[in-house]
Amino acid sequence: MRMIAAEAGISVGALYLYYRSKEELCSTVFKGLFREFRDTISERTREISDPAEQIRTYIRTYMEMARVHREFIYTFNKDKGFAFGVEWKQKFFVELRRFLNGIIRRGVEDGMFADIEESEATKIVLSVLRGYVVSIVIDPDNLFTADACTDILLNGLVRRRDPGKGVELSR
Amino acid sequence: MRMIAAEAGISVGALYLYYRSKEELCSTVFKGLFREFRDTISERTREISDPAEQIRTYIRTYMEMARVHREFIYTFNKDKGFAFGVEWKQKFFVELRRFLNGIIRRGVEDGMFADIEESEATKIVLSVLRGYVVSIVIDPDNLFTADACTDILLNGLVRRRDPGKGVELSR
DNA sequence: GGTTCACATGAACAGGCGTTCATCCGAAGA
DNA sequence: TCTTCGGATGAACGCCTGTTCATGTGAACC
Repeated sequence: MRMIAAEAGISVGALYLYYRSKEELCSTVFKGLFREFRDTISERTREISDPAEQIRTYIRTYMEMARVHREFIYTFNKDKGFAFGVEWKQKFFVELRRFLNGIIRRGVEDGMFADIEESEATKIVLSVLRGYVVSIVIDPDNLFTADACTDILLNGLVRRRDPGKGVELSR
Repeated sequence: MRMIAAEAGISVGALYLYYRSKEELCSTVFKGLFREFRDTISERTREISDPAEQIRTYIRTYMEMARVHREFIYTFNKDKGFAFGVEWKQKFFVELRRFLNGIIRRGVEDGMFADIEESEATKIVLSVLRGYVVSIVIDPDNLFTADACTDILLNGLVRRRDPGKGVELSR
């Protein structure tokens, strides 16, 4: 709180005029970023019909956001760790999951995606992204690209023998 | 340190007879678990020749270990967060990455895996697992299975039209 | 029994944290 | 000019850390 006050150019006391507690301050910032992310992702995917490309956009946007706000992520997880605002984080993840799940369901219904367990697939894609966020903090020299990530999640490691492949590789 | 001492049935002072600092204590436990993991994984994959099955075993073992030691993971990340023992964590991850990279390289050389960027693929698989570890802490009700994870990473989300598919789905 | 010594104890210490509140300040109104 | 008062200040408070060290303890040897 002292650092935040200094950075903002006000006193610690003034900080408590605007936010009841550190928890409230953090959750406010977090919710703001979440809304920004959700709006961006839904806007960018709106005009895409191909579920595969929607997933690519989802992954790109998520990773981009994480990179842009890496200082925030770092600060948040530095002293308190993961278990800080689990309540709002979970609400956040539920919404993220629902959105991604919708994309995947459409892909399966279209017959474009294999007959996989939707909810499992959703969790797995989100897990890669969650791992990416951690990597930003503890291993920033070994990040992967959004396109490589999308290609593997869509096409798998195992060679495809289909004539037309599953989906084009990253442009 | 007080809690650990109490749990161990000794005094805080005695703890400092065995470990110079909290950091040393943690790194000792961490290194022990790492060795256990490394030995288990290398033993289990030794008699497997199929790279795809090696990856399945790698993922299974990783997730199993994480689940077994979830209390340790939780405690470690509760107050200090990720950024605690980054030095030894990174050494650990380098070794993990090297091992997995070897498996994937063999798969690519065999022609079983597609012509992907090995190192990217390695980081992505590890990222899913890293995400899994985080999920254990903050979202334990929404974990995915090792087999679903392996199937998606090997075969991808997009439907395969090969006659014999890429690889059998989870047994 | 007396001495030695390695090990064990936990109160005390220093530093950091989130939070509070007596105090101050300066513009607006009388 | 004096009074009023809402916003701003930062020293102080209580709590929790990791770490230390004067003190205690008991087995082993003379």
